[in-house]
Amino acid sequence: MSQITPSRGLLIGELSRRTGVNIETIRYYERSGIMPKPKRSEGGHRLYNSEQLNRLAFIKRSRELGFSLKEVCGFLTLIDSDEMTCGEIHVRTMDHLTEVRQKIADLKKMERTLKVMAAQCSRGDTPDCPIVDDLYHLGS
Amino acid sequence: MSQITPSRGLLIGELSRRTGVNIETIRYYERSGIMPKPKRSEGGHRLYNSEQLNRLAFIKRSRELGFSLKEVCGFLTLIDSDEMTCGEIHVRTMDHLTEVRQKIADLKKMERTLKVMAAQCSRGDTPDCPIVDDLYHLGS
DNA sequence: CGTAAAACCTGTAGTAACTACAGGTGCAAG
DNA sequence: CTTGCACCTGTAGTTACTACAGGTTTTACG
Repeated sequence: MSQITPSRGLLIGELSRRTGVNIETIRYYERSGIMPKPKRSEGGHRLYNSEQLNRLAFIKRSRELGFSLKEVCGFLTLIDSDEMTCGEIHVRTMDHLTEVRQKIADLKKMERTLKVMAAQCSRGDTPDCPIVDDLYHLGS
Repeated sequence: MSQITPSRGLLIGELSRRTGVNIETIRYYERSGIMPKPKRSEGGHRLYNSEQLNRLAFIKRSRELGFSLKEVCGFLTLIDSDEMTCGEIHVRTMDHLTEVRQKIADLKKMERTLKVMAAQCSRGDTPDCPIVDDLYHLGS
């Protein structure tokens, strides 16, 4: 078994296992600046502390809720500063909720259209297909 | 006013206007192979015919319904061949419908979570925020 | 202690589906 | 004849990762 805490800190593999974030993704987050550059071991391996673990977990959860990395960055900047208020976070969350609801509405529209098209279809062996006819012409 | 049909065919700008597909996107579709290379005028301007207009309209409509370019490519290959049957098109449409429904389900789950989080929030001027607390820790 | 395997490192390129230039030509109207 | 718009090519940027290749460090085992 490999050492979980080499001298002081988690290796990237262990961080990955604990957060469920891919190793390559963690390094990408570092490159993109959303995760800080961690300390290194003698040999150059990344060593993470629990604050960084929490930060990565925050990013993961936020991404799962559909926030863009830029939005997550915005949250983190706010959190890191003294400027953060619960009200501000609430506004951003509600804005995002609106976007999510819009996406749901768009997809539902797609779903209805696809359902109608599929229902018109005879599913036969012929090369005539009302789905294709529907799609092939202009004007909605 | 510029000529709509220069000698025989639409210029890319007119094709763009009629289909609602961005000029740059049309050229990208040509590069990626999903649109054929059109004839050219003496001076090298692209000239499209009505078959190409219909093809582009098909791509547009399919993309709006959430099919990937690869899937659209699959449809077009099928349509171009003699192998196309209505049944085959139906299968692909239903597969796509399943994916769309899955996306809707995922987004609805997001929506519920965001709603619950936002509801817990006092929206106050304090730096304590239950949304942030929710997101900052591991374990669902 | 020696070595082999696992885990780590850097750097680059690929993915999807565009979009956005820069820098240059064609073409029609005044 | 020149102004200006529409067109051309080619390249680079976007989002959020993922996937190598080719090399080093660490750890485990005999």
